[in-house]
This record gives sequence, structure tokens and C-alpha cells, in this order.
Amino acid sequence: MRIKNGTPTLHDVAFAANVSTATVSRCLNFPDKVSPATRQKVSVAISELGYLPNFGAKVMATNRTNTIGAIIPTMENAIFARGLQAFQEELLLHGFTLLVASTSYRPEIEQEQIRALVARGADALLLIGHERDPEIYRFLENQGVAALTAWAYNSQAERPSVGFDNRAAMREMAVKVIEMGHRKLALISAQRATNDRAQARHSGILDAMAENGLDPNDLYLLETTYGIEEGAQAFKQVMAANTGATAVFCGNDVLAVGALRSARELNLNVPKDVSIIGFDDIELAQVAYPALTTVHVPHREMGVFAAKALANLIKEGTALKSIPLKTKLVFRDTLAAVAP
Amino acid sequence: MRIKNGTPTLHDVAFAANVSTATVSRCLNFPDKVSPATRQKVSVAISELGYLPNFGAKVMATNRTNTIGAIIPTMENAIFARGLQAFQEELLLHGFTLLVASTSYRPEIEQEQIRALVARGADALLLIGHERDPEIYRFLENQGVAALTAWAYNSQAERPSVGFDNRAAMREMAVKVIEMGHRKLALISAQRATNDRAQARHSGILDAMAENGLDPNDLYLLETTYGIEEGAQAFKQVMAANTGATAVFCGNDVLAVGALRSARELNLNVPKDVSIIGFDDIELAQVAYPALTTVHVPHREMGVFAAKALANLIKEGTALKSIPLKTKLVFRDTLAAVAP
DNA sequence: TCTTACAATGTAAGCGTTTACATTACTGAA
DNA sequence: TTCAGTAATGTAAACGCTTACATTGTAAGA
Repeated sequence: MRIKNGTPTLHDVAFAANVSTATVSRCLNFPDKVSPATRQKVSVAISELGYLPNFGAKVMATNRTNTIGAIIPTMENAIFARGLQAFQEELLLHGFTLLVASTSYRPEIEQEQIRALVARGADALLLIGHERDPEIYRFLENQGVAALTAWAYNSQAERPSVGFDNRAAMREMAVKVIEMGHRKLALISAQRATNDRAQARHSGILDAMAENGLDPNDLYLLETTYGIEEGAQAFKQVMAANTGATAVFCGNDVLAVGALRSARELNLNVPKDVSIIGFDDIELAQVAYPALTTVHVPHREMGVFAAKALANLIKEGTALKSIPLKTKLVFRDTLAAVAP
Repeated sequence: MRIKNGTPTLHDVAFAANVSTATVSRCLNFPDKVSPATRQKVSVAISELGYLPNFGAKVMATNRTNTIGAIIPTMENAIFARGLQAFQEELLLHGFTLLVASTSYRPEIEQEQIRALVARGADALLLIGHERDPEIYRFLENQGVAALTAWAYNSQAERPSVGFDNRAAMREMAVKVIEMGHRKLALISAQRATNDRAQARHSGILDAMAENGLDPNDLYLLETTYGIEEGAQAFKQVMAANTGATAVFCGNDVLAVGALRSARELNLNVPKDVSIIGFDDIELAQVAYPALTTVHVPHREMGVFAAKALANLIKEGTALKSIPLKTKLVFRDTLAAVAP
């Protein structure tokens, strides 16, 4: 049997090294199951032929792609970009490759993408947030594809997740804000209907208000989409609404930075006239002027943990379990006590 | 023949629909080659069985994964995150999935990743920058995997790329700066040895200086790695060097924002005492205070074009060709004429 | 009515691995 | 020596799809 024409196959290597295909395969996958002499012969043949195992054949035979899919809203959001980067780096350490899809925060697209990545042979999936059609979970189960949720942790959720408690984190921040004398609050939130993190953050503020005997109506709520410009617009609306809010929470740093810009345009002094609070602690928060008070979220850590959990699941069969991560309030220059 | 046990296969569908496997396959891949009646029968069988084509078998039979790999320095850099996001979105429109790997700007890791993605069956690759070991290009050719370069365009480069002329863009900016009276310049650059974009930007400044009869020694050059902190450090060094530089170019906006922070700490007024110029025009540039003068790069556009080119190559065989994109100077608040 | 052409479908041969099982080659103990 | 036990290797059967080629069915033209 000669080398036919195109790329060399296992057979070609076996022929060249004068061994069987099984031995070559073993050399590649279980080197210590083969005698050193044979190993040597085979590796010479491999490099001489420039052999590279055929991916499809391997997948077909093992039913594994060593690929893990991640489905996130968008990489343009630094929090996901950072987490995904860490996720990918850790995956690499375990011999996995990352398949990426994005949803633009649209649930129906997410469904589609989940199916697409499963069809592409993803061995497991990383998803963002808990909330989704139960049917899709059934689908994943049927296909035998595990999914881990990130960027959200909820002790009540029955599905494994690695993340933090959005509600508790925001509550903690709100308690501080209220302690500083703020009584009229505002929240510029992301769309809560399709985003359980946004929902939780809102609830967190309400929790803190209730604890301190504030009327929930003293929180002026406004929803908008993601973006600096959107935050800027929303802030102007908040101010125009004239609710007397002295502290404006923002669902994330990007919105907060937009709000900050509007405040400057409105000639409002931050934090003297109004306090602005972000969430996430991305680079933007430090760079903004004044530097943003915000909630620090361990994005990289989340990615690393998620990758480890998924890799261990696939390689060792270690069951997924939820991992709660800690957030931290970071006080910079946009929050001050309310003037007496 | 019954459904064996686990997941249903083409055979099972064929059996259930009472047709041959070939017909089922055609229903899936060339629906119009099949009569409507059969199509109906088959699709009923498919949904009843919950059939999903086996990825490995498909790959093996077609020798295509419909997967395209991208190898970038890091997603944490907003310019790549944004471009990659656009790339992925466009890929999806063409039925491809994105495989992501990152290099942390390390050439040896890039090599590894190129091989890894090819081994993982990527139909084509997106790479950043031209400079790399010729051997790896030979490898790609042998494997029949096309590669397109992005984030760099160089009319002399023999390989196809979609991007912009870093050198010309920086030259254009430097010409403006010099016109404003700046005679002593500084550049906080990324590592040029492993980054042809950084190299080109440096050359661009030198070009402008030569055109205007400035001595190349009047450019104080400092190399550092990527990061706000790094930019801040570097700026302090530049000032400490006491070269009399009145305009400090930065290899990218992130470094520039760091420089800006240091300027504030040093009680230097930007742009009165010193001008700072960035590159990329990411969100940070608008948010920084004062807002950064920089070179706008069409990152999303680049991703979209790259995806289109690669998709057309794989589906239609359209040869890759280089696409030059335009940059734009954006003047904000960190550049001013030198005081007379 | 009989061709002819073409549309619809079926048959079966790959595609290149992995791996259970069979075989052969060694080693050390009796 | 011989034999048992183990280490090294070989044989060949999957894995589930696509597709070239063969066959059958159908409509139009003579």
C-alpha cells in the first residue's frame, strides 16, 4: 500500500514505520503502552510524512471534539471579553478549544446558538445567566451536553453556576449609599425582562431600601439598552423627571460612564450634586473622571473556574457544582454623603 | 432494523420515513432535489425522533467543519474584541462558527495555536499582522488551510490582508502634530520586535519627521507592554528623561489613557503643557478626560470584511484579496498647538 | 404506443480513526 | 527447559455520514 496522493493517513504512517495502525494510534494517544523503539520509529515516520491526525475521523471514533462552546451576549462588553479570555486560556491548559457564539442579548438567538454549537460537536457549553426556556435544557440533556451558567449565582437555582450574587452585591452597595444619607434614589437598568442579572440588581436595591424603611417608590427606575450613549440619554431623563434623586445607580459601568458625561454636560457636580454608582469595575471605571464608585466583579476568576469545572467534568466526570464568587465594593470618587 | 439504543442516526430516520439514507441526506442538504411528499415524510420522522446529524460523521464525509478559526493576541483588548464580535456575527450569516484562540502577543504561542486550530479542523484562519515564521505559512499551505491577515494592511505584503495602513495613518497624524509646532516628540510604543503594527506606527512618525526636516533623534522612543498601568509608568519615564518633548504619541489608546492619568498626577495640564495622542479610538478615548485625540480604526468593518472574504473563499472558492480600509484622525481635547 | 430525457430514489463504497479482542514475544520462576 | 503471566503488537469491526453510480418512475414528443 502506497501513499495515495493527498495528505498522509494513519495507514501511511503505519506502513512507513512498518507497524500496524493500532500501534500508531497508541503511540499518539497512550505513548507508554508502546515500546520505546517502536515509539521512535513511529515518530520518525510521522514527522517525515508530516502527518496530522484527521479531525473528523477522530471525532467519529471517539465521539468527542475536545471543544467547549461559550454563548455570550457580546464580546464588545468588556466584562464578557475579559471572562471569555480567561476561560479560553484555562481551557487551553486542559487541551480544549473554544467555540464562540453571541446572542446580542436576544433569547431566541441564544436558543439557536445553543443548538448550533451542539450540532458543531461542542462537548459542553458555557451560558450566561439562568433564565431560559426549560425546553432548551431538556434538549441539552437529551444530547448529553452539559451546560454551566456563569455571571450569575443564585442559591435557589437548581442548575450549576459559577458567579456571584447580583442581588446581594447590589444590596450591599445600596445599604452603603443609604447610610450616606441618600433617600431618593434612581436606577438606570438594563432590560430586566431578558436579563436576570439586571433583575437581581434591581431587587438588591429594593432589599436595602426595605431594610431601611424607605418606600420602594422612592426608587425611580428607568430601563435602557447597553451603551455609553444610552446611559447618557437615560441620565438626562432621570434628571428631567425631577424626582429629587441624589444617587443614581447604574446597571453597569458603561451606563454609568454615560451618565457621568451627561452630568458634566448638565453642569452637575459629581458627587456633590449627585452621586453615580456603577457595577462591574471594568477599566472604564478607573479611567472615568471622576473615577467611578462601583462593584468589583471577578470576571477573570469566573472564566477560570468555569473552564476548570467543565474540563474536569469532561475528562474525569466530576459533576458540576455551583461556585459562588465574591464581589467587592470599590469606593472611588463618584459617591459622597448627601449634604446635610 | 430498529433504533438501537442511544441517539438516532440517519438510518433510523430513513427507516422511520421508509426511504433510503441517501434520500434523508439529500433532504437535509439539497431539499430541492427531493419531492415535496418525501421531504414531508422525512421531516416528520426527523422531528419525531429528535434527530440531529452527527458532527464527526459529517466532517469525515465532507472534509469540512464549517468552522473558522481566529487567533488574536487577546480579547481583553477592546480593538480585537470588537472586531472579533463583528467577525463572528458575519460568519454566522454565512453558516460558519467561530473558533477562538489567543496568543498573549507571543509568537511561539501563536504557532502552537495555528497548529491547534488546524488540527481542530478549522476550514480557514484569521490572523493578526503579517509578521510570522515562513515555515508556518508553508504548513498552512500543505494543510490546504487558507489564512487571512487582519489589523494590518501593507501594499508590499504578498499575503492577503484586510486592514489599514498603520504607517500611513500614524504619519498623517504626526504631520498634523508637527504642523502645530511640535518639534520634540516622544512615542510610547508597544513591543516592535513582535508586533509589526507597532513597528509601522513608529515608522509613520519618522516619515512625517523626515518630510518636515526634523532629526529622527528628536523622537524619544520608549517601549512597553499593553496596559493602562504600563502607559502611566512609561509616561513618567518619558517626562523624567527630560527630552523637552511637547507631544507624546502612544501606540494605542490604552497606553494613552495611562499617560493621561500620569500627567494628571504630575500636575501637567493636557494639552497645554503636553499633548497626548492615542491610536484606535476605542470607547475609552471618548470617556477619558480630557477626551483623547486619536486615530480612528474601523474595527467592526474589518471583522465583517474578513468574514465575508473567508466565507466566500470556502463556499465559492473566491480567491482572497487584500482590502485596504480607511482610518480617520479624530481630534478631541488632548492635542493643542505648542505655545509660541 | 413507444422512445427519450429527466426527475426521484436507492445501493453501497468510502472517509480515517479507535479499540475490543486475538496473537505473538518476552520474562522469570519452577 | 517449560510454563504462566504479562507486555507489545496486530486484526478488523465499528463510528454515521455523503455521494457516485445504478435503478426506477414519469412526462413529453414522435
